[in-house]
Amino acid sequence: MSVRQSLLAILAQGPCYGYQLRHEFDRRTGAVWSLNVGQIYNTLERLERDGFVRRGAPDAQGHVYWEITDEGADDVDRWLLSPVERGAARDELAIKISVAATLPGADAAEVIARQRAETTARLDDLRRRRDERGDADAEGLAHALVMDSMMFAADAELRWLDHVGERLAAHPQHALALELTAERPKRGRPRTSGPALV
Amino acid sequence: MSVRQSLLAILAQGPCYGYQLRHEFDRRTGAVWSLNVGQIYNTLERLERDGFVRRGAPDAQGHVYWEITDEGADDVDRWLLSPVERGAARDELAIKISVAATLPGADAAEVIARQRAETTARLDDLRRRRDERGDADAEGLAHALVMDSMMFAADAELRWLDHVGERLAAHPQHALALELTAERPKRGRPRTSGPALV
DNA sequence: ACAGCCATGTAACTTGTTACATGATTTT
DNA sequence: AAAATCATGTAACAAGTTACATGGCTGT
Repeated sequence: MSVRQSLLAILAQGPCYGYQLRHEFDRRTGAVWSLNVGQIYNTLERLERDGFVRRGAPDAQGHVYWEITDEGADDVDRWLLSPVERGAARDELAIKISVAATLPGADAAEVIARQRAETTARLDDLRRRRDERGDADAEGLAHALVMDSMMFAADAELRWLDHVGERLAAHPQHALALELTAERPKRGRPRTSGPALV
Repeated sequence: MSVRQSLLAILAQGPCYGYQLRHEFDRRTGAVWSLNVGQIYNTLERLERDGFVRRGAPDAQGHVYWEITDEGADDVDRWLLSPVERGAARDELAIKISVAATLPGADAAEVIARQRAETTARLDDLRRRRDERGDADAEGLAHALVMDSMMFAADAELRWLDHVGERLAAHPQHALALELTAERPKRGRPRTSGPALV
């Protein structure tokens, strides 16, 4: 929902045309995530379908301006005043490590080591990019905020990986391993007991 | 991709039927994210379409067993040995705060304060749930790992929110604010210069 | 003339998510 | 007998993502 909601929030500032929205989104998020232009137009059409925006009159250059509706403005207000629900979405890394740790056939320590190397390199890269860009103007400040966000997250990730690594190392070989058929439910539904096609 | 890849990784341990896969996924991820059963069957059909799994013979109870293909097993190996790409996906919170901070009409400090309250409460909740469940058995340990992951992330989030709050407070009123039309491209494409319908 | 950007759109696709239908078996 | 759980599926949809088509305008 972040793209959809961000575009709507920008439109709450005043009418924009599609290409301009991409520019505004980039400036405000430090141009960290490149946004395919096509997605702008898709999203605008979906917002229109939901009654949150409407097409305005084109200007002298023929730009298709979009303006927010009252319903859309209400949605922006609600968005800004309600916290983002973390933990509702699945965490790909937590799932992966957790699954790998409980899979008897997988080398969890190796998975952790590789992730750790990647994240360490990533942290350096983030720091470099933040320092390169600077934070003199508003756009640079936005970029720095996003870089910081990722650096805090990467740092936490490293500490968690170490934490997991220690816990796994502390346990006897494969104490976490979960066999597939450990406790399979006994109830079934008999349909065919013989081969499918004889 | 986390559900898809996790199910495939579980199937790499041996054939499973749909309902069983849900159980296995839950055990291995601490049952933190409830997985709608329907999604299992959808995902299996898509994995079959992609040649990563195939339907095996049903057992005496009529359970539809699924088994991994060589291609699927290769995919699991690749998944486990390649790090999760963090930062490729957009961070909803980073975007929201960054957009709110650059929107002249929004009260970024209020947005941050509300998020902070939510995350603090969430951190307490996570700690409580982790301690309640314990980590005696393998399943409990998996649960604890996931809870820890979320706690590390929530902690980092709090520190980032404070960091952003300080930066915003340090700057003069609305120094971050980005006006919509600051520098709009001059190039257009003339199509209609008059009103659309006269 | 031509490359490259500005600008709008369309079509097809991915993963994830939910609601619903159906029926068997087990528990109470 | 009723409620709960086991089990398989289907249909529809959301948000995101990409590739492509089509032009106009700008700078070299």
